[in-house]
Amino acid sequence: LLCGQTHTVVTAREVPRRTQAERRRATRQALIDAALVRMEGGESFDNISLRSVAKAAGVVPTAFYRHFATMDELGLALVEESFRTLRAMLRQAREEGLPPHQMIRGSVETLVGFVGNNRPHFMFVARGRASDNTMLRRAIRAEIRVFTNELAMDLGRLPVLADLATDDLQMVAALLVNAMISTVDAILDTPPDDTHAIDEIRQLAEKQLRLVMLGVPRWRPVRPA
Amino acid sequence: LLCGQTHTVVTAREVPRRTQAERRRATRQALIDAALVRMEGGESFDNISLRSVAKAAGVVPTAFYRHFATMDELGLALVEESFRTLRAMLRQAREEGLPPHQMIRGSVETLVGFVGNNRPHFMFVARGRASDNTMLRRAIRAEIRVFTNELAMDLGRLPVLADLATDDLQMVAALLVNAMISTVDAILDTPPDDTHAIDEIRQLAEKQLRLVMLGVPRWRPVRPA
DNA sequence: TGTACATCAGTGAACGCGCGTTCACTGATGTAC
DNA sequence: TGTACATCAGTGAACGCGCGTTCACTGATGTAC
Repeated sequence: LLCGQTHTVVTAREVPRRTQAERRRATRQALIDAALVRMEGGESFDNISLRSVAKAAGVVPTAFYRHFATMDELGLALVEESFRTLRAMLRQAREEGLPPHQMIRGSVETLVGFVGNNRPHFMFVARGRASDNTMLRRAIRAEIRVFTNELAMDLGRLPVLADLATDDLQMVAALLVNAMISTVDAILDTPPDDTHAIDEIRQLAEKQLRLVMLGVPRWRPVRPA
Repeated sequence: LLCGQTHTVVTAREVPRRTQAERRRATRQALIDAALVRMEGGESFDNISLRSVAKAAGVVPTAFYRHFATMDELGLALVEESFRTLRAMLRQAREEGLPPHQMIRGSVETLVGFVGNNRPHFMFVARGRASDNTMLRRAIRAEIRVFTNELAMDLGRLPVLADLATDDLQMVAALLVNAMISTVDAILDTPPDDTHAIDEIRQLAEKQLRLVMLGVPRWRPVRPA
């Protein structure tokens, strides 16, 4: 706060030094980001090595262990970050509050937009879903289940679905999530600039969601609650 | 055919020697089977090595090259064999020719049965679908598309779906295939002897298929043909 | 404020391992005469 | 049928490579006085 001093020490301090905690956080994030960049190219988490992640993050392989005990732990960090994005997507779709006849179009639009803007996150989840790393696969599927439950709760607020039993809501949500997942797969397999192909994927998704919703008013549970 | 001879040479011939072609075919199949066994444990094709496959097949690593130029070629052989099983499944469901109200239950039953009896094939396809080996992933997705088209043709023969346009039939088939895929994923993630869990999966699948079919009679294409 | 010590994020050399691929080979099966 | 040569499925040694993990280390940041 006392300005105008000439000590070089003070001048150096004007460019604030990073604290250890800041450096630590920055490196950790660099490792996470490095892994995500590798996802973007279409690789799966299984096939990226600790050494390659460290290299891309600009640290020596052994530095990795200061942040994660194993690659599995890094994987969990990626799961957390990716599903933060997916939850944001759900929130945006919810907050748009479109009327029913525009809701499907709007939701698909939101989905396509999020995939385009967060390719690495979606790539990680799409590939990791069928990973042969049991821990990672379980973690991702558990998060998808949570995501499906949140969607089921949102659906329950819609008039057309208001009188469905809880597990029927979950069943419908799961069906919609399946359609979304295959839509995401299709988008990720398409070059982002092929707007024509993306548009066809969008239309197919809209049709599928519409068809499912058409069945809902006629749905009667096998065992009435 | 002249029996009773004492020459050791003839005795040896009584146990018929394998021709080169027979040995060749046997080794090739041993390599394919070895890879499939590795699938059964839940590993993905990406993560099995040429050396481990050769070892499990009982040949030296270099012998592999007498049959496949790369692991990719072995992968294509697995795709072919796996989808032969899937096509057999579709054929069985078709030939059962159940009346509409039992058809869904019967199809799900057939699916669950096939997955139980052909775990390695389904494991290979389920994991390979999201493989980061582009060639393998493309091959599997192309086969799934063919499978979907076949299903669409079968659906077109059902009265309730008879007047749908071709691409609407494909859309419905894709929706059903999505539900089947997620059903297969769930089964493969469940120990085969957990009959209670399998039963819940079966029931969920039936509900989802029923809901989709409920929507069909109300379906009107956006642009009438 | 200055000094002396502690902490700890990141370094760099080294290890043993399984990998894909090469190469010259062996010996049983196949074929021409 | 018997012989002499060709074919070719499978062998075994060797290679260079990237991997995960260990270890003792360096030097900047943090802290107690």
